[in-house]
Amino acid sequence: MKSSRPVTIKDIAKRFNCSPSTVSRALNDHLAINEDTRKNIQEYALAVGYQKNEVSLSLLNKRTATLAVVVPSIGHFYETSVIEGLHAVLQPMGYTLNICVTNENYLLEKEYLNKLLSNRIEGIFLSVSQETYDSGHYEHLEQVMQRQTPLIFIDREFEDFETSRATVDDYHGAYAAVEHLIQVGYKQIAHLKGPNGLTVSEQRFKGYLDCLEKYNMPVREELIINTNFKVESAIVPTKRLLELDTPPDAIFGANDQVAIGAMRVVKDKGLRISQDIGLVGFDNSPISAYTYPSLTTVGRPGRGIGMEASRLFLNQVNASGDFIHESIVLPTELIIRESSLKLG
Amino acid sequence: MKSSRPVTIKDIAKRFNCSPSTVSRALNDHLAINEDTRKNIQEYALAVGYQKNEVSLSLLNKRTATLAVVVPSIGHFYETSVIEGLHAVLQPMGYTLNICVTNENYLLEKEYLNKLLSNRIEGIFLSVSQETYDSGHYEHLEQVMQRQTPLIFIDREFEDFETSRATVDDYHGAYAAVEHLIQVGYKQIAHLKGPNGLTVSEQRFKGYLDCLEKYNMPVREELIINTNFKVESAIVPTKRLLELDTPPDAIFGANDQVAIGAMRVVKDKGLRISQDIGLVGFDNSPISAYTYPSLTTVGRPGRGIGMEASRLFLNQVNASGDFIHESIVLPTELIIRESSLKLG
DNA sequence: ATATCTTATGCAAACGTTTGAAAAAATTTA
DNA sequence: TAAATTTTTTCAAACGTTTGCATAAGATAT
Repeated sequence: MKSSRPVTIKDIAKRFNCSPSTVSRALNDHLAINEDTRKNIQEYALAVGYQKNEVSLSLLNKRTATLAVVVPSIGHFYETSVIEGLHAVLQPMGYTLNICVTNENYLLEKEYLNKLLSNRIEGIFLSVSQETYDSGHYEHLEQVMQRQTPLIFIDREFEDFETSRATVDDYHGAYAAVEHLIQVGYKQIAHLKGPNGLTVSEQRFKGYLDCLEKYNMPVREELIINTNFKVESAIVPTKRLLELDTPPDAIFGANDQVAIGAMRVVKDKGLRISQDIGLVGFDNSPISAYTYPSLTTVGRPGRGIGMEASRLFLNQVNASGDFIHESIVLPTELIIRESSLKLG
Repeated sequence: MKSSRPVTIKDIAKRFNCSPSTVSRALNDHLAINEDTRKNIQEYALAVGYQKNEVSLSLLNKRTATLAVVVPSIGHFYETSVIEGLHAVLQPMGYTLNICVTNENYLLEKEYLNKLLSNRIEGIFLSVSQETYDSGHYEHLEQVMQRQTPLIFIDREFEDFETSRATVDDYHGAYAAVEHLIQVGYKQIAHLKGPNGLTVSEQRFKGYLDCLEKYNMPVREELIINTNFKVESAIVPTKRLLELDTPPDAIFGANDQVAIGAMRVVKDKGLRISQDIGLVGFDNSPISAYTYPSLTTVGRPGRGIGMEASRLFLNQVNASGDFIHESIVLPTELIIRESSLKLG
């Protein structure tokens, strides 16, 4: 397909026997341009479908007005909410959001950051991929810092990396969830943990541990099993839990997905959710309100994180020299539903 | 924050008292450059963190190597799969994918397309937003065509718009779902329809209608209710269905979300899924396999659509003049699970 | 020493747009 | 009619990079 070159300002200039500057000014309603000239040029431009070449402008102005959101996946409610929050603040300000999905892959994350810098993106919102955690590498992040491009962590962070971040108080969310289970009367609380190493997994795990300790309840190693946050990954672990000599009477899932997976296994086993086994998830995903029974869960404000992250970015951009990185931690909210009401 | 200008080829040239051309060639391993010069320049470039300015290259080469995926939302399994499919094919070819979320908003869609064209994007994969359907506007699409930028419909299309598309055979998917319910023995099949006007909604609806007709079953208007594809939107409609004098004995949901919403209402009513009410969804979302009972559903190959769409794009780009638009329709797959087994 | 051939580097133009300053054209004033 | 003023247009440089062509320097052969 012979892709006909888009019409440029030069083309229009030639058509009107005038200089490109005149056309440029005419199109931008510059006051030094003759009214007739302006009108003619604007009409012609419209007719031939002229469209400003933003690439050349980016080069000229050294501004791309583009930001990047780099996340491991986009399939889930939380990530989607965060992006929505970013969008809500930044789109009206003229920024374009470039969404990149790393698929939990370190090399892809690295490659993306590189490309983004090459494309002179003006800021990066990053949720670190699983593999990046595992590998422990962060030169690609250093590079972003070195280039003075604002880097803001959302959700998944490198704890000891010096930059701004907007995260959720996973620790207290988990603590509240477990405390709730304890207060309702559950005694043997299992935890379907998220992938090792991820800050979110570990924080929730810590909340679980600390709460048990606080209430003088023993921590039983065999009640703690890893998942990868996906439904399927909860199936075998839950089965194993239920086959223990002293099985748990409650399960705290690292997110709603695994909680829902666990729910299924519990029911298959002929046990009743809440009466026999209490269940709590994490995320307050839309579906959690409509499972049967509905799922007690910990809500986290994805949209709020997105908006706070935007604010952090804007702060950094507008700062005058004396900028210091900021950490925002938003609270979670325990949402009590049917799955944890022992006397339902 | 005083964002220190990124180092350019000119800076390096100054440092070495040579011309920018030499630096450029050195960095690109041009054979006409002295080995020592090359090495020195490359080392220095690495040390100071030089990074090619892709913006200037885009301008020079009139190639951005960037494509856009414009979708109404990214929260759901299907859209995510499509993007993954696109990514799988196009990323290795050096293309960058720019994901834009229109939020079902016509103006945003229009604004995005405009901006994308201005940014000299090289192709657009579009799933039309709800509002765009409602408004019936498509000048923004004409504009894309006029600019000879490949436009490929994925999922949600304008049926009479002349361009390539990769879609799923929703019609036969729905037909198969309803046929299955009939064959199992359900007699009064309700349909929780998707939003009016959307091709996917209407095609699934048509499959439902045609199948009923084929099997000489009456179409009862009151058994057909609209939803917006979200879980919540199924609640009231399902309640209404169950309160009818002659309630349905099966429900075909326009997607898994509404089917799961319906499942909840049915259980609340004290009815048993499958024995009392058969249930089928659409999408084969990950959770559908783990509801209780598991959900019979129609799988659609999101990843496949993404890959086919990529192929269509590449065809168009590589075509030599005589290119004609292509329509790909991929088949769906009925996945029978517990929710529709009357004798479970 | 001169011509010939390599080898290495520089020049200049190009991509599309904007913008300060200069120049030209049109208008007003004296 | 010339000078002064205002209005309108053009020039040239800039953004960062690449590349064909010209040129310079060095080496080899005559």
